[in-house]
Amino acid sequence: MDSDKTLLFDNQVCFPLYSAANAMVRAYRPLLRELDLTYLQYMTLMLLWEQPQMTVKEFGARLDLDSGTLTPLLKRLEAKGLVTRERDKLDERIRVIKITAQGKALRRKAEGIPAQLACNIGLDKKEAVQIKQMCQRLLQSLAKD
Amino acid sequence: MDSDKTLLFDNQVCFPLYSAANAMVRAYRPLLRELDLTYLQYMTLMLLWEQPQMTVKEFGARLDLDSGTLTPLLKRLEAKGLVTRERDKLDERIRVIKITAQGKALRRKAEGIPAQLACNIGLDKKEAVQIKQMCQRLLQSLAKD
DNA sequence: CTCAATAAAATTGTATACAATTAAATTGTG
DNA sequence: CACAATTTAATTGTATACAATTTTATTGAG
Repeated sequence: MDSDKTLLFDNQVCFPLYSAANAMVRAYRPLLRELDLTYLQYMTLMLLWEQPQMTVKEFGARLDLDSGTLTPLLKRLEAKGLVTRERDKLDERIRVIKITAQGKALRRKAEGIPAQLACNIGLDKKEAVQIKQMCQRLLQSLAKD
Repeated sequence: MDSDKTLLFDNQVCFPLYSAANAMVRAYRPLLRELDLTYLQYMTLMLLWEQPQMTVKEFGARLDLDSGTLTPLLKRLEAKGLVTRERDKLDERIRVIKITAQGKALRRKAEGIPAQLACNIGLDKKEAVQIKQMCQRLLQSLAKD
């Protein structure tokens, strides 16, 4: 029928999600500028701050991204001297990414970022937890396919 | 301090948002493939199905995107014959985007998409409304800056 | 009326995303 | 052991995002 409300722009559930994700990356930008990192680069380093080396496949699993995104991303981090990209000696297919001293050092400069962003984001703790859980539920549903 | 939990990957609130938005766009892709549209192109047309002409600035306000994203997007829609890009006769700075008959016709092919996606998305109506509202709240907070 | 200020798009350059394909190494099976 | 199947990354090509700059047109102050 012509009065199909499911095709009205303002009734879309997913667009606010899409738009909020863009806005969130935008909000991080000025904070990350001082570290000369993008949001994705920041998340990637965060993983390496907890676990000093990881394969491309492991990054793919944690970040939910494929090698088409990860390979150039990791090359850029390498170019900045924040990681190395070696091959696994036992299995040459595998690329092992290791954080460098410089990459580790960047963690100190990042310590203020979560608090700074929390101020901008304007959600209280309960709301933050809720939105996180909801997104994780959505991710799980979509991952089934 | 070194045990700063706010820098732990799994404690990030925003990453699930980022990842869910990517997953959502991925989920739309196979459905939109039959219309030969991307998610953003679909949203753009959805606006034009409700209001047959709009300026770049108006698109910017509704989609929260700038001309750097919109100009190439609208050129692609023009290349597909779905919109025209005229200049406003009274103010030559303004680009007026109008939907074509072909663009209008595409709406019929899109009618099944919301229902199909709702099946995949695995959230009930209440959850969908919640996540939508939460993202909108987040957007409002971030828009203040 | 005249420009400086402003406004609207377009352009430039960088960094994601991701489908599809390719390349190279390893595994598994007969 | 030979070699097809599989695994892991890299590559290719297209489409966002967006900061920064440029272009063109309009407005507005004097």
